[in-house]
Amino acid sequence: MPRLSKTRYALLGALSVRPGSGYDIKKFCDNTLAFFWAENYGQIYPVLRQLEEEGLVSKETEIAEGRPPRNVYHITDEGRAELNDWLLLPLEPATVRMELILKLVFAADIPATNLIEKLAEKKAKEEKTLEYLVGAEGRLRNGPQDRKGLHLWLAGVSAGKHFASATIAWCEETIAMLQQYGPENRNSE
Amino acid sequence: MPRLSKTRYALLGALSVRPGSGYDIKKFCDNTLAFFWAENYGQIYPVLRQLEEEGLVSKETEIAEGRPPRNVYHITDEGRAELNDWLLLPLEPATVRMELILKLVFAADIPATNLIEKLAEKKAKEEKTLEYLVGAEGRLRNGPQDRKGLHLWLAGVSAGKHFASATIAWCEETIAMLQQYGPENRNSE
DNA sequence: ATGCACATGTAAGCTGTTACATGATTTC
DNA sequence: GAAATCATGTAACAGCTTACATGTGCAT
Repeated sequence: MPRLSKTRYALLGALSVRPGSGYDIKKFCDNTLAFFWAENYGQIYPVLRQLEEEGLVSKETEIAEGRPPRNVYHITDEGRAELNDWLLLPLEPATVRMELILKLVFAADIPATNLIEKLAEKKAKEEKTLEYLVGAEGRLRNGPQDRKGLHLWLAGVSAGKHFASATIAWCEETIAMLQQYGPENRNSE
Repeated sequence: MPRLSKTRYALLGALSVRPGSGYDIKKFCDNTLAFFWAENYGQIYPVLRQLEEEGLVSKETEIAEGRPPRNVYHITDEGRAELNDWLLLPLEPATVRMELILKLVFAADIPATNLIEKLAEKKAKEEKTLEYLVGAEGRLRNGPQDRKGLHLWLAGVSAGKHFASATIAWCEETIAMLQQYGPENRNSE
């Protein structure tokens, strides 16, 4: 038995926040869920159709002049029920695959400078993430205080901040460690 | 163009540490790489054959009485070169999918007690991971000091410790926050 | 007797990515 | 005139997971 597709629930969740089109959902993923969830069109459109067939969402086609027709989806009561059922299900074991660490542990023959470069890049990326998260936190705190599940969104943002900070700290620590070994290729000793 | 299969490199990396069978590699993943990499037999055996066809690894079949034959693989010079090339390649953007956070942000209608339970489970799991990592660190520090890339393995373990600690801290913070809302279902306010 | 460790492998099926196809409108 | 945004979708392919198939020896 294959694992449960989580795309279904991500879409249902997005539509539970507000109705929208596949395009809207993609934007929602890229803007709001970005640091903890990703979806792409190749998954969104087929799964949306599937959800509609199952009666978990309903479709309304909006036609406006001079722009492509929009298929706006709304979550149904059955969809909400399905989403809530899933929320209570235990977390499935996720496949861990951290490419940077895998590379690092096998990198005994690689010059330290190359590794430092990779770590610095990673650090820079995480600093951008952290910046974005601080911004998101501010927007949430200054936004409408009756937003549904506001404190849960804040908790999500906080998770991101914790992870980003941990990653940054580790990158710094590891860069410092590698620099101690000197500029030569001394990883194998 | 599809993403590069990383299984190839994980196997090549494992065999660069020491030669072994598919079974050995699986154990290596489960024991040593566990917290940052996973592989399963369904990938290992076919990819191993493929690597052999490409001349990146060589196979020796060991036959011993009373036990199944073992196919022991050794990395070749070409294999090492391929591995080292990959190590220098930039990190591919990874798909982020944190199920717990996805569930959390959509959980406004779920009683806080259920969320706290999930967070407590996650925390317990991460505490086990942390314990394991501390053990692994001790074994590395007390093991042979000429082990190839020892400090890189220690850096990997350190990454795990950072992440696990960050996760534990976040779980505690979030549990406390949810408890402040009281035992009732008050997530939507 | 039961289960675990050893040991290799395949097949089905789902999941997910990329690239392609199409085309209008708005912004620079 | 070019590029970005809006908007929907498909097809091909790769990658990965699960379940299954098979069998011995050892420990409890």
